[in-house]
Amino acid sequence: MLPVEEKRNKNSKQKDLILRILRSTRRHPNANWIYEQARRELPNISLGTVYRNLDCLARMGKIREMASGNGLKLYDGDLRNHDHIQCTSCSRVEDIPHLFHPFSFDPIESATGYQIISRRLEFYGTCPECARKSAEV
Amino acid sequence: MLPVEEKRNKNSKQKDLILRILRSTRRHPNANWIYEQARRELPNISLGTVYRNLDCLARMGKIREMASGNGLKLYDGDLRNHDHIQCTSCSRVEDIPHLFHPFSFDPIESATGYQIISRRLEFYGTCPECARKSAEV
DNA sequence: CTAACTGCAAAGTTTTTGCAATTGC
DNA sequence: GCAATTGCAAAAACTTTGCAGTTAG
Repeated sequence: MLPVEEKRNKNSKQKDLILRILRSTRRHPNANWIYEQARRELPNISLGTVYRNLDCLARMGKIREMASGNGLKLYDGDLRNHDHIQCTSCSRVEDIPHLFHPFSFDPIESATGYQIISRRLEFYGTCPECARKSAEV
Repeated sequence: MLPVEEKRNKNSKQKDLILRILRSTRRHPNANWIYEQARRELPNISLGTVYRNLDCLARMGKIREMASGNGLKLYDGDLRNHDHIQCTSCSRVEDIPHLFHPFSFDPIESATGYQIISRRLEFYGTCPECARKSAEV
């Protein structure tokens, strides 16, 4: 959590696989989903290894940890700046196109004293599917 | 999580206290911090009650649940639209002034089909304190 | 009165960690 | 060879829930 102690990272087929899984989906899955996918290719992989590699990949900057609304960690393999929309009903998270001008961090750095690395813009609302379902009732 | 089943809410000194605690801080605390504050006034309050009331207050729309980067739920007693900045080193979350023009949701609703209720803009970076600490080393 | 709420404790869920064996460099 | 990684299982961390008693309306 604090000053990232440096450690050389080794490759492993588990780590490769986890990164590959994350990069091949547009979902923003949690550790357990990744674990289930990974077991299809490496049936003996353990959940502990998935967590350790997700943590390692996030510290290496190869993936991004994000937070769902419900207290689980989610992971995102797409490092490009992009924005999210989350359904307040079914909790799904989707990428959205980058419709806004890029922000300049400067005014926020001046106002807060933080050195800003990145930003995230999230929208919340009802997805079409949930809207349809609740209209049926 | 889904169709909020309606239930009349009763007042209780525990619920009042929890709301009061959340509204009197600019922090975005987790359940345990709230529990500790609450015990100073109601020493017998239980953590389960804190969770139940946080859930209830969030469903009532009086507070907002948010997500920290590290898989904990955080709670925010300030319902006005405002943006956050989170330190990537010590994980603290702070409010930031509203420096940007309000977004129109329209283009996003058209692009996604979602009916958007709210948005959140978050910045990530190093807080002044952590920057100072890591400079010392 | 009675449905909602409480404290407590047990259970559930998600994440982390210790350990001995294995692997990458 | 040695440090990083692995699978396994136990532990820790966080949240929810069942229950019997209490309280608000």
